[in-house]
Amino acid sequence: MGKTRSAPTLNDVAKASGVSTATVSRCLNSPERVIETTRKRVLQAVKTLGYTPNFAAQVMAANRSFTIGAIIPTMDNAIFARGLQEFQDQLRESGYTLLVSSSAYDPEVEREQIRTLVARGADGLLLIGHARDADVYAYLERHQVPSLVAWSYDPHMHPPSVGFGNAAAMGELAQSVISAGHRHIAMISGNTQGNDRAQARVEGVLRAMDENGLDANSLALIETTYEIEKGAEAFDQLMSLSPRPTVVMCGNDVLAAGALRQADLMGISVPEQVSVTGFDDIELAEVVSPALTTVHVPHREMGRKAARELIAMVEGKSEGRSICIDTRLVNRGSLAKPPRQ
Amino acid sequence: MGKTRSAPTLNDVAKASGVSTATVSRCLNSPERVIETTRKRVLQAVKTLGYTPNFAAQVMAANRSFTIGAIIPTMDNAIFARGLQEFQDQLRESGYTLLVSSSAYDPEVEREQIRTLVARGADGLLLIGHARDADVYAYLERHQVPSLVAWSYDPHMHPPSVGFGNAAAMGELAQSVISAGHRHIAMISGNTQGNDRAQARVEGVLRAMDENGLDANSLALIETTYEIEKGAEAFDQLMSLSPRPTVVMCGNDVLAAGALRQADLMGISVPEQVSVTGFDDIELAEVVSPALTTVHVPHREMGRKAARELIAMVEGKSEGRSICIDTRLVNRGSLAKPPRQ
DNA sequence: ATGGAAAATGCAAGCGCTTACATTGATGGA
DNA sequence: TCCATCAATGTAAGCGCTTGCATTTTCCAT
Repeated sequence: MGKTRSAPTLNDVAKASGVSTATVSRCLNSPERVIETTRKRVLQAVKTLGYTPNFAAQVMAANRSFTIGAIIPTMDNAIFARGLQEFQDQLRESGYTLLVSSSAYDPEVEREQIRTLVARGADGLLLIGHARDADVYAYLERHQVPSLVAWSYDPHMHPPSVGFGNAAAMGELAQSVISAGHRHIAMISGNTQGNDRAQARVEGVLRAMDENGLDANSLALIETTYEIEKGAEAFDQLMSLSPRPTVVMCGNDVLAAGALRQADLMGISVPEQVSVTGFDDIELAEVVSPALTTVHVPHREMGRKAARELIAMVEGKSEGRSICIDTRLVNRGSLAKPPRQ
Repeated sequence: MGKTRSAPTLNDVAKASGVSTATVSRCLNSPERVIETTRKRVLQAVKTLGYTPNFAAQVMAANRSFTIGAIIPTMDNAIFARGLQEFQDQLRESGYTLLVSSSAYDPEVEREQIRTLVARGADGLLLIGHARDADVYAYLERHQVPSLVAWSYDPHMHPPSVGFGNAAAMGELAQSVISAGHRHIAMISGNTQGNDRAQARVEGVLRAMDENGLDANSLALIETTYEIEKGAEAFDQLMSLSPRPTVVMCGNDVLAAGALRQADLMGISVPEQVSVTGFDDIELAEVVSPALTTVHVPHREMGRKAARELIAMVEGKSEGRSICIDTRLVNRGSLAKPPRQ
């Protein structure tokens, strides 16, 4: 009897240990409510049967999943990897599981994935950046799923965000570039469409130029996707401009790595002839040569704080505070004075 | 009435459109079984109510989740990113969702995550490499969850695998190294404990040495974790050996990048004084200088084929075939003849 | 018109769990 | 000795969906 080949259920455990399903459930979820002798017997049965609770059933019954969803634009490069890893570790410590999907920078895919994660009973959601349609937020509202934005910081926006001021950070770097004497500035940006981080970084550069009396319209700007290859292509184009830029500021380290590769290929020496800067300070930045002058983003710290805040929100202990993470410039040598005329 | 603030259910939709829940369910899952007029009405209600099916309930009722789980050792670097991205894309095309977790190379964590994914009703599982305790496989067996191994290939093992021959690929590279004239060979390997890929790569080098009449015991071998920093440290140690190795073969591109960085730091020129090789051919390999001579692994192809095979298994269309993916050497310049004495 | 097959829809039984409430049995103070 | 109290456990009602089977409707050949 009971020789079916399928996974054991709560009921099986209950029978095997001669108690009710309620008691088994309590053994697993609030052991202190069950007397020791019973508990031992039950846990023994759990072990011998190799019982694992059916998650879907738990979610349905308890209306709680201890699952947090995260939707990142891409897993294809390391930009989000480190922060997300820390986010996950922190969640695990608090008994939550992380579900990740990547949207390939496509708002439609992202919308779909948000629905999926909500349908899966995610207790909370981590999103990247604020830029998305209002109906997405309305949907989250209706389903009462707390959400948090990361990699971006804007205390006036909803949802709350744990991140850094992209514009300010890039502005600081731009200031440093200008102070070094550069006047012909180029920028390779990630696509700004639907990407507030990319937008803000461009803005940071423009503002710094403005503040230093440079014509912001003179910025040679190329937008492209965050791929090494694309960075290389863009750099190639920029080099045929006249006057040729003396510095190429990149929207992130990936693009910068592409730019460096292309420079090498073209026999342009960095930083002697052209300076190049990055953003993010992922591992790549240290490994290319010359190593990148870039903006260091404390990804782990961000991941950790985001996790804590989101858990607090999920558990009703916080209404959602925004947290600003400090970035800092890292000088590694890919930025120098422009060459003499 | 019905003014509760929570998400709409099938029942709500049924009432709103004046049909039974069965009909609504059918509208969503097998529309052809419902007459057009009804269907339109129902779908309209779905839209206005903003209904999303409750996933947990679906899984419970249908005992099917259209979810595939993948557990990778790490998200922290790009080794698995590309293949996994393709895996996911392929799954999506077939209507499946991917759930990813990373185990941090810890078998206990991995075991836990396998349980989690199974409990979540994953229809199938993608694992990396074959090396894990038998009870894990027994558990999967009992729960009848089809699983597939990737990044590794061994047609004689269960579960079936879609990957490449790590030993053979590394052996080929080693052959190339030896043919170039190197006699003092060093290797920086990933930790081989519980990592059959790392083991196989070491084995590939040893075998090639043996086949070429070199003493396999003379291989200077350091094991460490797959981090740039660790690669640098290991390289540093190897350089103080005597006789100094003329080539450092690395277990993957990440380690090789670290080695190159350290070489640069120590003023050792690559490949003039010491050659360095990688494995994987991730983007990093093209960006460092000199660009890495490495083994190209067609990650996307592997991801795609793995997805197809696993889906076939899940849908009962395949018993599980193993598929071998071809790798190839990529010569980029970090490997040259050893320097003259 | 009319019977009957086929198409469309409804009914209701679960899926495996949690939990409010009910029941049982000790325990101890009056 | 008796009953209020409390700890331990059991009972059973859902959670929101799918689906086998029953019922109703449609439609056509007669």
